Amino acid sequence: MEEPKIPEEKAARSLNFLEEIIEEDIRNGVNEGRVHTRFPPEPNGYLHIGHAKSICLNFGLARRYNGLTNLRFDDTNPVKEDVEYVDSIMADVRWLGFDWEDRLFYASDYFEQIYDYAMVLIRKEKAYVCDMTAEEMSETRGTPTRPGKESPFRTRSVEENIDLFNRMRQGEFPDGSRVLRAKIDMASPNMHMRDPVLYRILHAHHHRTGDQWCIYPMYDFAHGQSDSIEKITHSICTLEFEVHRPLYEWFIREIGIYAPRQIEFARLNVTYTVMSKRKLLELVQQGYVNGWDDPRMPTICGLRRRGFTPESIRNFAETIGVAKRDNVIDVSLLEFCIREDLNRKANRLMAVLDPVKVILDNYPDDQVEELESVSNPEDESKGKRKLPFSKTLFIERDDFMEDPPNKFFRLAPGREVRLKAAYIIRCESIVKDPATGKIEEIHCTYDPMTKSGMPDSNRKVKGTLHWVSEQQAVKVEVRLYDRLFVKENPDDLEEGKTYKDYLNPDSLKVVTALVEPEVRNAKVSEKYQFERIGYFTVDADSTPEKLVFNRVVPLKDSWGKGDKVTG
RNA sequence: UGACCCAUGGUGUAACGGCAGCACAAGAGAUUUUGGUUCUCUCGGUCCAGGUUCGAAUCCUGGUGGGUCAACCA
Repeated sequence: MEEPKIPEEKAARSLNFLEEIIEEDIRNGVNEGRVHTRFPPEPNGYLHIGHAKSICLNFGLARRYNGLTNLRFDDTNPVKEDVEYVDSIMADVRWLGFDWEDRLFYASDYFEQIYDYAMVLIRKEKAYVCDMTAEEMSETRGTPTRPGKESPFRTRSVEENIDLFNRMRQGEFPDGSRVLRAKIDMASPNMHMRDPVLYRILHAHHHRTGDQWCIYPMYDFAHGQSDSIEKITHSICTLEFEVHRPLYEWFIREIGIYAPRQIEFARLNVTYTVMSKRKLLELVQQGYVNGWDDPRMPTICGLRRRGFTPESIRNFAETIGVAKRDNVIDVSLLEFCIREDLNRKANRLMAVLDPVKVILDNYPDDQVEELESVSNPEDESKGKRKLPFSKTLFIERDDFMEDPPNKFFRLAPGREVRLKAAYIIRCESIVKDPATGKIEEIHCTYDPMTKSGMPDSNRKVKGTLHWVSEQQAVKVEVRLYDRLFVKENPDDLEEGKTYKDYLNPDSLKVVTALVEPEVRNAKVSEKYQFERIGYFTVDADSTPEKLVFNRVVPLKDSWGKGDKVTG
């Protein structure tokens, strides 16, 4: 995969608000003009397209301003985290084309340091051990409109707090019996400032620190300090952390350490899908999809398996821009980005998804001709491929109509069409199954003088069809994927419904297609355009006996709307 | 019923007090051995009310609408 690069029009393009802030900081000599970002996922799930936006932002900004980007796992909650997720996240970031070089970090690397920070606060009488239960704490926290009540343990002495906190670490107390809290302001209009929990007791095995700890810092007490430790200059995060910023700044100030600048942006939403980790997990666990990398999932691994390229996703991230207002991106923009990329990269193949037999009555019975067609009209360097042609062919069932409307450019009784890279044929008669009325055979005559390349082949005909020769056609499995939900915003619920009520029952259709023999050279993950149908990629489920193709996206179709395939 | 954030075509995103532009989508046409691609064109927008100013999408005030915040989650 090629390296991501700043678009050439970089200089011409106007700046987004993050770039403006960073450029102003550089101008003002903040951090000596240094730019250092980080991508800080929690390893408790798979990355999705929304994370891709954040990844592209963080790595893209650093690249643009000659800075660095760290990959840091915010692994402060051992009960939810796992190395499985660590591995998949690293693979996804790399696949997207980004490199954190030797700067792979974990918040758990800083546990000792963070513990020391807690001690600093205790000594300054800015933190205390609280023995209230979770319920009591919840009751005394107040509401956004009413102040909370101070904990009776708030006035413990520094000595007692140090002793208790140390004993928490030594494992003397059971889970949930005590916490360390910051002493800030129970009446603050910002709920996060109402003596938030800093440490909780959790006798849990951590994927990296093992059983070394039985107390773990809360995300809020680890995230900002981790950024500080790594000397991050610009901490880019999503909008919901805006209200946490005063708390992070309070910690940094009270502890007295380097202060990164946090900037929040609006998270990505895409039509016809859901983005929350909880819902994605539910779809996987309850079997609505076949795993995290199901090609219908908005996960990075799902998109990869679906056949999206890193370039197309990066370009998507660039195109959607970034701002602070809530947004829902039309999935058609994502589709545009992958078509644009695959149009110039994917070799063409003729594949018939819903075949109907065509017999050329005037073609020699046993003759097989070898024709040629360009592999990719957008890229001559891809050369040509061989195509066998014979008396009995298959075309797409809906490329024929017995009684067509005016604007139908394809085959119909008495009408002529071109067979791509072959001959012009005319429909003479049809044979139907007497019982069902289904068309079984379309009898045509071909014009030998119209072979591709011959002068007569330039004759004007309305339509050009794709086709395969019966004898040489290769059967493959084709998985036709469509949007996972039928509703633009599955979270916009009607009375008594859940987002799962809007699942698209036709999001996957499996058909057997007939493909030209060239398909035998197809390798897993390669992308092809099935001419006149769409872009497809070879799925890892393929075996030497049977290739499996996933439809990435259909071609734009200004004739039929939506799916051409009804099989 | 508090604090904070946000508001530009259908969807995104620009315009930094001086002609509201770009992309996707939608529609029309040209080209085409893919009803693809490419090219041309069209449709369509500053939430409302005041104020400041020669001039406001932009600054101020007040509304309205949307979002976020009350895990020992992140």
